[in-house]
Amino acid sequence: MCGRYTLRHQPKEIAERFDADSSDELDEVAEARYNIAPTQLVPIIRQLERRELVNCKWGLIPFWAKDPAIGNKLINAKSETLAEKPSFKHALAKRRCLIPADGFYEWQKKGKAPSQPLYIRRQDGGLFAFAGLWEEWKAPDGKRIQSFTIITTEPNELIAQFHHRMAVILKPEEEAFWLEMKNKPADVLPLLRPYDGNDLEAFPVSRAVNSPSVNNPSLIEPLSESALFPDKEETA
DNA sequence: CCAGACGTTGTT
DNA sequence: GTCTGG
DNA sequence: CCAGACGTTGTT
DNA sequence: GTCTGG
Repeated sequence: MCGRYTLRHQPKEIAERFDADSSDELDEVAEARYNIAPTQLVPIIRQLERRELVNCKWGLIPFWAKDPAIGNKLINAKSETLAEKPSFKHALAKRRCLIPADGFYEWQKKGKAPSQPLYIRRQDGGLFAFAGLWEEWKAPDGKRIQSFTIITTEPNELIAQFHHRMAVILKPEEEAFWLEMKNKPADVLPLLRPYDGNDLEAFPVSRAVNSPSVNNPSLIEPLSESALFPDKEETA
């Protein structure tokens, strides 16, 4: 699944890549993120009148929730069932979004031993988008919280080597269709499938990433003597 | 009808 | 063991 | 996802 | 808000 990811690109680069409007406020905060964890504010792409980059809290709080803490549990939405779940149904129809990322982490269980974190990214290090849903929750005092969740599916060949779920990565040519709310849930659900591109790579990294408070470039350095997991055989 | 839940992952 | 917080 | 707390009373 | 369970 996806419980941590990275976003090293600048907001302006992200807005340009996804053809979205940004804001001065967002552009000012431009520190690279090597360890994005649930509950944190991160920029996402949504499309109302305009396509825009906005900060949003990771962990979807349904608009009807009494206690916003429910968002801590809704960091992922299972693609196979989200169309029937009360927590996601409304968002699937009205509030689909893209979550820009340039890599993510998975933890490989090793029996009793501590799990080994791995970093997965495009071989070119470029931006991509997870498929997601967002919501707006209104607190009793009127304060509004915008939050999101990342959709998961079965793993592709690469991820299956060490995990049995993965986040949905959309192909660039699918992004506009996902964001267009005129498209019905039944029409967009087929996009929620394992990533079938062959441009990802995965490798073990330091367990320093385990602690959500750590954020530095060393988190995505391959462990020395560690093996790479290419998606396909080397292409020369 | 009303009351109460509303989720995923992983592990056993 | 289970829940909350980042 | 992992890390860290998990409680009450009373006092500062 | 909407679904499930009693």
